[in-house]
Amino acid sequence: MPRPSAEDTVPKPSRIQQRNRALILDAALEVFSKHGFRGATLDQIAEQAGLSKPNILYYFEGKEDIHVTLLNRLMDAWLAPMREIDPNGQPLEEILRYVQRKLEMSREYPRESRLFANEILQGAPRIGSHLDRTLKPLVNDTVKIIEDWVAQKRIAKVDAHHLIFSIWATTQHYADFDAQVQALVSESNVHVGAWEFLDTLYRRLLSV
Amino acid sequence: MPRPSAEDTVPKPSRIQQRNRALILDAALEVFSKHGFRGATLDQIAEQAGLSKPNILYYFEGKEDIHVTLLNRLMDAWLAPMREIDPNGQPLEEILRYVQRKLEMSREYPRESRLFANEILQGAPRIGSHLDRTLKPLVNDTVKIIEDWVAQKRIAKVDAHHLIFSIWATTQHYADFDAQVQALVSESNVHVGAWEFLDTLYRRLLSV
DNA sequence: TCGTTGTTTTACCATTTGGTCAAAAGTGAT
DNA sequence: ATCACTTTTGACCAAATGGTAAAACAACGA
Repeated sequence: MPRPSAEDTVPKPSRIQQRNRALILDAALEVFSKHGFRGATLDQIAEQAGLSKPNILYYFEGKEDIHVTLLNRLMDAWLAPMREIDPNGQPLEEILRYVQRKLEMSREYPRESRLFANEILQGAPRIGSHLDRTLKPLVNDTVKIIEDWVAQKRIAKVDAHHLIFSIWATTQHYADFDAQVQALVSESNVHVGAWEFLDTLYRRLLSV
Repeated sequence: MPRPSAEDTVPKPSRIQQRNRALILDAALEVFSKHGFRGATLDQIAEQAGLSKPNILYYFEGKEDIHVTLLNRLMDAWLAPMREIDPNGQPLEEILRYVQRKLEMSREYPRESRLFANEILQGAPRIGSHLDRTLKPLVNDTVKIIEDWVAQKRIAKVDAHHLIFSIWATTQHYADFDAQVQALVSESNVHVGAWEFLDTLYRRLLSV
């Protein structure tokens, strides 16, 4: 009788478990991103998921558990575009592709963007460790790559940290402040104009 | 017996009224900006203001009333820098001064910035009318000014709406996402570096 | 000093909300 | 069909929270 792993073997999640946890997390993403952590209620999540509240609490230890699980699961996907920056690529192209990917994520995953925005706005109380352990090293690596490009004069001189901040700010703005953007712009597809602008912006900033 | 105004004369607020309403609004700014509308409680606001909860409700009709009053009072101050853009000034200087003023406000009034950010993130449910009635006309005017400058070839060709969005995004980012910025940058004064970066960014974007 | 008005507090209330518990209803292998 | 196990539910709870009522208190002019 071989034991698959150590003492506390976590039983593999059943099909039902997988399905319902996914249902709950998707519902929670919807609700948390719309109302923030405090503004969201378990009842809303339960209704959105099509499950009863006690059933939700059968799969998660509590509201906070759901929120933290969500943030953890999304963090990697959220940072993927930055990981794809190739130190050996053409600097300007690499950065512009990063901008483009971030803008696409803003359009395709606005819920995720708002979820993170909400969390950071409140001072990152439930994700602070990730900022240090996951985000900081990745950003430091990227900063080094950019600084090398600057040192090699392959892009114009800029502060790498603030460059990254500006890319985050300008791209996520279209998801996080959508209500404002929609109120001010009548075009049907704002993102097309946004991409043209951002392409120009970073080309002019970085071209040598 | 002259009546100072029409039927329902609103009595002038007493000194106590003025003081306490100011106390409450300042406390509410602190609490709302930190926890968002749903996350803030009347008890927190009362404690911060040094008043009892029923006393708070003597001066305001309810939680929502406080929030709306805050947003209304702050809106004008928040938009002031954009109003100061001078159509007859030097285009690049005018825009850079606007960027600088917005960045300063991000540093000096981060609570106000986060209050608005929270509200917009939630879909602007309590401020939507202001977006239409106050912000939209002002932005339209500014867009016209910028488009004129572009037409006169006094600045490089850019989409005015997206230029404005990018200025908002990049400057407010330092207030709204402060938790993230602080986690990633060790410099004592981030805003100095931010200003150098933004000055460069918009100079390179707009210089003819 | 009295009465009037404006201000503050004490004691409550109703609802919402995160969470619990035990029983009931599946589910699947033998 | 049975048994062990997982999943779901209805009923409930305690705390938090927005808000109220009425009495107590303060301010101030006549």
